[in-house]
Amino acid sequence: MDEPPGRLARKPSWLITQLAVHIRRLVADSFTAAGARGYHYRILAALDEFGPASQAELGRRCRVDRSDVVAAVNELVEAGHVDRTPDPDHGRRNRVTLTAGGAAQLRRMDTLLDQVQDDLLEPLSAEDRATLTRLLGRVLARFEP
Amino acid sequence: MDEPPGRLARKPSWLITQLAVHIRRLVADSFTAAGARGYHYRILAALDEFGPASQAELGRRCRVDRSDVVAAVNELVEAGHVDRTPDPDHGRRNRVTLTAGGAAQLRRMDTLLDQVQDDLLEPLSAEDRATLTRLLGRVLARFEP
DNA sequence: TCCCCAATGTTGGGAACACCAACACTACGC
DNA sequence: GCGTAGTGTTGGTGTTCCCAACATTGGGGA
Repeated sequence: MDEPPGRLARKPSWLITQLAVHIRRLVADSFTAAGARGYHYRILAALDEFGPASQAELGRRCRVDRSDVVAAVNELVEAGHVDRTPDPDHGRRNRVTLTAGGAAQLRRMDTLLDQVQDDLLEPLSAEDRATLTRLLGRVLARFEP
Repeated sequence: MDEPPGRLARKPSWLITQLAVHIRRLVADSFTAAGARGYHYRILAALDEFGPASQAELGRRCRVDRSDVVAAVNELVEAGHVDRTPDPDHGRRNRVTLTAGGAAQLRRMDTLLDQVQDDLLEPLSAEDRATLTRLLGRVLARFEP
């Protein structure tokens, strides 16, 4: 593989965005085998952890735009992983609920995703992995007050 | 800001891809003010560091698909930052050369990008920045043998 | 020498993610 | 009661990354 320009390879922004490209490919390959994509996992995970929620809340929690939540929930309903019902206490709001099939799909995707983490961090020791995770968390926190 | 699911927030893959989103926004905001985008910087940097090159070589060095190099070089030629001439030694190949204006644009973008790095890593000490960069480099190297 | 294969530039298309504007409607606080 | 904020939805955009096909050229092996 040809080497990239040094002024690029040294910048943290390059390292992170390039790494993100490879990660997205790994994750996408795993998920498409399960007939899903990233947005689905985020939404299923939020429903599992916080219980039924409106689409707007899902969007805020998962960092997904309201309009993209619509499409993702459509697909999840289609697959039987989620139910969408009008919120009885609120005329406009929807109530999205995890189904048993959705919980099973979430477990499947979780396994796949854990394999990706191991694959990804393979060159690092357990201590270095923890350090990396901690530092990334501190940098990311700067963007989410 | 609502908190994302914990199973997500703990995964390095999530930290990196989310961080990449914020970084891309920072970089895009800086670059669009200069009338450019990411691909342009990569190509200008490669030309500055390695000298004139074919489009295929630029693509390999900058991790950009051949077909996307075509469009980016078109735009750079349009802006006067780059010259594209047929390679005299090779019928099919092109020879892309950095112009004086392109070198100036590269310096501008370098300044902007350095500001982004500082902005990005602001919460970390100099030592932590070096550690993060080193660990990221080791993980990324796994994907580029 | 001749032929096949690799490389090159180009066109055209697609997927995923992130984002924005507008609309109709509802809930809530002042 | 009324305006404002919140909600779901439609439709569209931009960036990055990736793929397939094509015509053409260069180079290497039979």
